[in-house]
Amino acid sequence: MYNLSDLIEEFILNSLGEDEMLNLSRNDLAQYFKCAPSQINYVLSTRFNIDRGFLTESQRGGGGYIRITRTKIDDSIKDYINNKIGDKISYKNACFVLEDLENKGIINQEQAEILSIVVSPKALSCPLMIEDNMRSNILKNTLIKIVGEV
Amino acid sequence: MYNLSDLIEEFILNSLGEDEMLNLSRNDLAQYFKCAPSQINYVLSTRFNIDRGFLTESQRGGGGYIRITRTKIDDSIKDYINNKIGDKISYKNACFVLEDLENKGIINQEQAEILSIVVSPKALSCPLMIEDNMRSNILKNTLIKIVGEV
DNA sequence: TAAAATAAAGGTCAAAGAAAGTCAAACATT
DNA sequence: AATGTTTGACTTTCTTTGACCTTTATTTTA
Repeated sequence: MYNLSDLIEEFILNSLGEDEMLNLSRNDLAQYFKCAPSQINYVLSTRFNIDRGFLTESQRGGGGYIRITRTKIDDSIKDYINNKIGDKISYKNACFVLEDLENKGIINQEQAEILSIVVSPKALSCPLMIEDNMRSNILKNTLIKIVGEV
Repeated sequence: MYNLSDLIEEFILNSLGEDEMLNLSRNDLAQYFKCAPSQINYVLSTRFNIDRGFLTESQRGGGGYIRITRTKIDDSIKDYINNKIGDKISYKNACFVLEDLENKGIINQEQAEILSIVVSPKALSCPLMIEDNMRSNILKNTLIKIVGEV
């Protein structure tokens, strides 16, 4: 007993095959499955999200599309990153984390370097109240994305 | 899954090649692509604008033309960056600026890629009110540090 | 030959069209 | 009851088209 979302998921996975990337039209797909276009968005957000190792981009207007890309996200690394960086993190600790990830070969030297500049108080230049929080968000999101890009 | 504007953009980029400058006729181009002449203006303003590192000039009347020129960095890189990124910048324009800087060899591909992730709405995840402002600060500060000019 | 008319560009702007996104309510399953 | 799915009305973004405008060059005319 499959529901529609599962069927659509399967269809997309099949279309993707072994490929890295797939372009599709939301309207066409919705028409094919005789469902509301927004159902496609539901499938994308529940099945093709970053947690499941996918990335989606899109373009509106004439010639619009939805693009699904596979990312290679290793759960253990992701957990590691999330655990090391809490909801807030100081500049110093951020640098330690970056150094650690570099030593472990998870990111390269250049990546560590740029990110340490990005999360410096000077670059962030935001109210102290939210600085550690901003830093954490930027670092986590960026790291997870660049680690997943193979 | 095509869009005319992208095709025209590609055609122009091809015609430009590695050159600094290209002259073309709006009417001829429109005829070639079987579209309204104003479509060419649309392509120019969305794809060959300052953010993307181009300048367009034109002349009306008999023998009129449209001239597309790659912008050059005449003063300092720092000024160039500061001028291109105002107090606020949208994610899209930020990506264009990064692409331009990469094309001009000021930053490398990896730097462009990481920074485009850093300034994405997801990574910044801050109130919409201040998002464009945050983005501008982070981008300018980081870029200026990276290019290392005094 | 200078002014006037005409032709040959390119510019502007707004409306129509073509996607995709959002969000909440209704419905279904567990 | 809580969670997951489906639907549809409304929104936003991007592209395409066309009618009308302005500028410049060339030709014609007084």
